[in-house]
Amino acid sequence: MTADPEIAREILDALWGYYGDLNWWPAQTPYEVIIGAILTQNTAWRNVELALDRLKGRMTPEAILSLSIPELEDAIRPAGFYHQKAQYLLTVTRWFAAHQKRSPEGSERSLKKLREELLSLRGVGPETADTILLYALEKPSFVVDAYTKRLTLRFPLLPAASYTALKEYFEKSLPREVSLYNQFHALIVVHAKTHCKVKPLCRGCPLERRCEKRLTPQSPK
DNA sequence: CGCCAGGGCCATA
DNA sequence: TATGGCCATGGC
Repeated sequence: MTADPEIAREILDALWGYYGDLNWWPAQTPYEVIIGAILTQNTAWRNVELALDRLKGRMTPEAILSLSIPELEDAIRPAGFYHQKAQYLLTVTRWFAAHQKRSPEGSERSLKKLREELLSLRGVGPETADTILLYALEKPSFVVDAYTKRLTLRFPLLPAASYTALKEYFEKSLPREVSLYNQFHALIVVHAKTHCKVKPLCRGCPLERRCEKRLTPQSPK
């Protein structure tokens, strides 16, 4: 299926014009991005914030690796799934520490190679990998999440909501730029939280022109 | 109260 | 390859 690339640009332009610049991920350092990316798996960001607060002052690989399992689990408890996530965090943290040591200035491993490495880690699936690549490592890897799927499901002209189909569609339709991917994903998150909710609030929606306003059931993961 | 959130893993067919 | 059960807390 070859969806019209123009639709992606229209959506981006409309959201950009409406919400303005949102170049962002709620974190101070690349490692904090990684922690957030794990903790937010199928979890409301509100709960992630509670966990991040409890980790304040300890958000470095060394500090996290020095904690006992019970200590780590207790700290991240508000984010849910804390047994798994504690293990996932340790796994990714070890990878990140090794990655930093290996490439002090980013001695260019290819994006593809990096993504494969991340996906091989237990606890890192497509969305977490792309989030880490884009927001922590600043590589041009488009992030697809539940918000992206929900929004695009309301546009019948776009690819069916499989992760790779959507990722490839957006990457083929837009210039391969970190700041643009960053911006677009941020806009989608904000838009999905304000207008394009499970029960959509279409009044004043900047995407009215193209949207079919289909009442989509909560996207099947 | 019940529902569900910025996923991923694993077992099964 | 594609479904379905499972993991857990806190806001609404």
